[in-house]
Amino acid sequence: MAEQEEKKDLLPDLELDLGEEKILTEKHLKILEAAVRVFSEKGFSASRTSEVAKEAGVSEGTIFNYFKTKKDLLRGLLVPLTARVLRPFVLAGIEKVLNGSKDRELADVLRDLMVDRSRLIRNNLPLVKTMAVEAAYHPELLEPIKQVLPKVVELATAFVREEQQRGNFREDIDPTRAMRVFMSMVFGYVLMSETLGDVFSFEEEEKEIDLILDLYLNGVQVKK
Amino acid sequence: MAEQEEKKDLLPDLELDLGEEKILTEKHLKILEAAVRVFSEKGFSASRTSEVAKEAGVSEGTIFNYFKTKKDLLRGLLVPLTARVLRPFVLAGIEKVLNGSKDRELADVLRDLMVDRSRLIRNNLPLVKTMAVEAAYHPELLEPIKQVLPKVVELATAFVREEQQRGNFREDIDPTRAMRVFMSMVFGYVLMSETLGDVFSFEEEEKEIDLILDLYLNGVQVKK
Amino acid sequence: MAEQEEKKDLLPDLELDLGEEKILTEKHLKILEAAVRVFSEKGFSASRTSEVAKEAGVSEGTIFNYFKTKKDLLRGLLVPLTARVLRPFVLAGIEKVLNGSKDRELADVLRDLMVDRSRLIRNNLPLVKTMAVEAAYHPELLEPIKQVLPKVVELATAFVREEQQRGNFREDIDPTRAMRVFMSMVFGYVLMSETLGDVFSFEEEEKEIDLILDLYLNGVQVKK
Amino acid sequence: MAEQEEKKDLLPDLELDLGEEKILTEKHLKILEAAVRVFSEKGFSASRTSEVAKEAGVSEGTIFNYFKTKKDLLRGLLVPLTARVLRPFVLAGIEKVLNGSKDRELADVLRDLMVDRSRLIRNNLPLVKTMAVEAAYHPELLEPIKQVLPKVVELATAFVREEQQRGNFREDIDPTRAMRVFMSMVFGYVLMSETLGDVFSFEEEEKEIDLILDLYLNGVQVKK
DNA sequence: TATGAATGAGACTTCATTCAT
DNA sequence: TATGAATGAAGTCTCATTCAT
Repeated sequence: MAEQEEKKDLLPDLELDLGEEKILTEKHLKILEAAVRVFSEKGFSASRTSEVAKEAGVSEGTIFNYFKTKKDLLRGLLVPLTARVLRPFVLAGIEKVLNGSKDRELADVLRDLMVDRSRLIRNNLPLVKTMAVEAAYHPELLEPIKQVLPKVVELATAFVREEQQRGNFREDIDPTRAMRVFMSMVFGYVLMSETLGDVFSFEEEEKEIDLILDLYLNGVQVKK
Repeated sequence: MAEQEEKKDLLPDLELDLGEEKILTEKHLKILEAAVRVFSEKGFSASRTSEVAKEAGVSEGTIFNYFKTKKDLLRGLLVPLTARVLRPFVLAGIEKVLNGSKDRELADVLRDLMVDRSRLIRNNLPLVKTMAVEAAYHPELLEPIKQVLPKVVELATAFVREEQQRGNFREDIDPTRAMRVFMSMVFGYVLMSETLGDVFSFEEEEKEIDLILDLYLNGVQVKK
Repeated sequence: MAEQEEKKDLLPDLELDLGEEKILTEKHLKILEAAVRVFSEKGFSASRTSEVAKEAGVSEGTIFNYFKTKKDLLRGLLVPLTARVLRPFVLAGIEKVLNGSKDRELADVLRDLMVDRSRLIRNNLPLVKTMAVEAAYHPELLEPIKQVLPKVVELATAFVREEQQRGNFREDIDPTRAMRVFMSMVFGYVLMSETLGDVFSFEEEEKEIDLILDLYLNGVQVKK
Repeated sequence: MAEQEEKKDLLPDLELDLGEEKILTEKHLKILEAAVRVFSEKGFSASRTSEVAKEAGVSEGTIFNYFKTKKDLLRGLLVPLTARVLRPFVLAGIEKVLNGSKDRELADVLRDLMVDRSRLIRNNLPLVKTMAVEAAYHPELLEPIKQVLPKVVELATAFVREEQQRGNFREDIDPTRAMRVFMSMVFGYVLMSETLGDVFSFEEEEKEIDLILDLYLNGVQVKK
C-alpha cells in the first residue's frame, strides 16, 4: 500500500513506539496479552502475577525477567495500546480527513469515523478498559495519550475549519469544542452500551450510530 | 416547601431507602466517608483498611464491627450513593419535567437538567468514580442502579413525547434513543472534563453546557 | 438422711468446695453452664466468649464481671466438676464399699459401681470431656483430681484387701493394681462407646457391663 | 525378610497410602513434624502457625505453600498417623496372628501384642494425642480410622474364634466384645499411665502388662 | 534463559478485654 | 450491676519478589 508509506511520513515521531513492538519476543508478548486478559477482568490491584503467569503459560519468575515489577507490567501495556489503538486512531483519522473530505459528504465521513472508531475500541475493549480505569489511579499512564491528543485535536480542528469553509458546518461553533462533543458522544455510546447494554437493549450498531450522527448534524429541535 | 410533599407522593416506594440513612450512627457514617475518600484515590483493591481507619479516626477493628468484610464496606457505599445521587437524580427529574415543561422553553428545561445533574455528579465525584470503576469488576454493585434506571427512562420518554406533541421535538426520533444520546453527552462531558481537563482546558461550565445543548438541539450542520 | 451426715464426716476436707457452690448467683451459674456447652463443642481455645455470652443470655461484658479472664472461666468449671462428678464419685464409692460389701456378692458391688459411675460420667459428659481434654494442655486443672485420687485409691485398696480376706479375691494380686485395671476398663469402655459408638455398635449398656465384669472376674481363658 | 513380602500380599489395597509418604519433600516433612510437636503441646487452636514455622525452621509463608490453611495442616497429620501408627497396627496384628498363634501360648501372643502396641502408641504419643483430642472437635479426622477399624475387628475376631476352637478361649464370649475389652484395657493403661503417672507411680511396663494380661486371662475372682 | 520454592512484609480479620454509660 | 461499642494486639493468610538451580 502506497498510502501506508505516505501516512508514516506524517507521524515520524510515533514511529519509534511502533517499531519497538517488533523487538518483543514471543514470550514477552504472551505475558502482555495474558496481563490484559487478567487485569481487565479483575482490575490491576486485584490481579495476581501468579494468574498472569498461568494464563501466559510461563512460570511466575519469568514475568520478572521481563518486567521488573508488577506495576512495570501495567506500564508495558502502553506499548500495545499505542500500537494497536492509539496510533491507528490517529493514522486512520488523518487518512479519513485527507482522503474523505475532498469528495464525500460530511455525514459519510463522520459515520465512517464513528463506525471504525467504536469497532476499534470494542475490539480492544479489555486493553482500553484496563488503561482507562487504571489511569484514574496512576495518572502517569495518561502521558502518552496526552502527547498524542493535541495532534488529534489540531487535525480535527483543521478538518472542521475546512468543512466550515465549504459551508457544511455552522460557522458559529468553535471547531475544537465541536470535536470534543463528537468524541464525548462516541465514548458515551460505547461506554453505556457496554455497561448498561442489558438495560438499554442497544440494537444494531449501525442504526444507533446513524441516529447519533443525525442528532449531531441536525439536532433534535424542530426549526421554526 | 409544599413541592416536597408533592414529590414524595410520587415516589412512595423509594422513600424507605432514604429513611434508612438516618439510622446510620455517627461512626458508621464517618467510616463510609473515609472509605469514599480512600477508595476514590487508590481504587478499592489498592486501598488499605488501615488507611480507612486512620482517615475515619477509629481503630481498624471498629471498621469490622460495622462491616463484616472489606468488600462489605464497598457495598455499604451504595446506601449513600442511592440517597445522595441516585434518588435526587430521579426526584429532580420529575420535578423539572412536571413543573418546568409547562411554560418554559425546552432549551431552558434541558439546560437546568444538565447544570444540576453535572453539579450533582461533580459534588459526589469520589463516590461516583469509585462505584463506577468498581462496578466494572463487581457487577452486583450495578443492581440498584439497574432497578432505578427503567423508571428514569420511562419518565424521560414521557417528557420527550409530550414535547413532540407540542411540536418542539422532531417527530421522527425515538424518544428513548433521544434521551440516551442526551445522557451520553452529559456523562461524556463530565468524564472528559475531569480526566482530560488539563489538556482540553474546559472553560466555564455554563458556556460549555450551552454549546452542548445548542448542538443537541440544532445540530452542527447548516441546513440547506 | 442420717447417712448423709455420716458421709460428710468422712470427707471434711471436701466440704468447702461443695459449700462454695451455694454462693453462685443465678447469672454466675448460667455463664458456667453456657461455658460447658460451648467449650465441650469446640474446645476451649476455639470457643469465643461472645458465644458463651449469647448462650448464657448475658452481654459479653458481664462475663468479665464474674471471671477476670477467659481462662478463669475454664478454671471456674472445676467447681461444678468437683461438686457434681468428683465428689459423688468419692462419696458413692465409700457408701458402696461400706454398706455393700458386708452382705452382697462381689460381682454385684462392682456392677453397681460400674453402672452408676458410667452413668455419672455420661450425664456430665460435656463437662468431663472439656476438663479431660483441657487438662492435657493446662495441667493445673488436674490438681483437684490429684488431691482426691489418693483417697480413692486408699479406700479401694482397703476394699480389695477385705475381699481378699473373705477369700473372694485372688491373693496374688496387688490391690492397687487391681483397681487401676478396673478403672481403666470403665474409662476405656465409656470412651470407646462415645467416640467409636457407630463403628462398634455398642448395645445395651447393662449387657456390655456384665460382660466386662465377667471378664474382669473370671478372665477369658479356659482353666485347664 | 521373607515375611515382609508375605505380609504385603495380604494388604495390597493399603499399600498405596504408605507409598505416598515417600513423595513428601524434606520441608513438607519438617513442617509436619513441627506441627505435631507444637499441636501436642498446646492443642490445635491454641497453636500459632508462626511457632510451627519457627520450630520447622522455615518462614511462615512456606507453611502455606504446602498446606492451604492451618486446618489443612492438621489434616496433613493423618498421613503420618496412618503410615506410622495405624498401618503398622494392622500389619503387625496380622503377622502376630498368623505366625504366633500356631505354636505359641495365647498369653505370649497377647503379651507381645500389648507390648509393641503400647510402645507404638508411646513412641508416637504427641501425634496420637493430637489426633485423639482434635478428633473430638473435627469428626472428619476419624474417617480414616473408621475405615481401617472394621478390618482390625475382623482379623481379631477370626483370631479369637480360632483360639476358641483350640480350647484356649472361653466359648461363651462373643469374640468381638472380647477384643473390644482387650483394646479398652490397652488404651486405658497407656492413657492413665501417661496422664496420671505421677500419682499412680506406674512401674516397669513389663510387669504392669503382665498383670493386666493375667487379669484378662484369669480374672480376679477365686474360683470356687 | 526459565523455573518455582522460599521468603517476609503486610494485608484482612478476629476476639479477649476495657470502660463510659 | 449490666451493657456493648471500641479497642488493638495478634493471628492467619496472601502475594510480589528473589535466587539457587
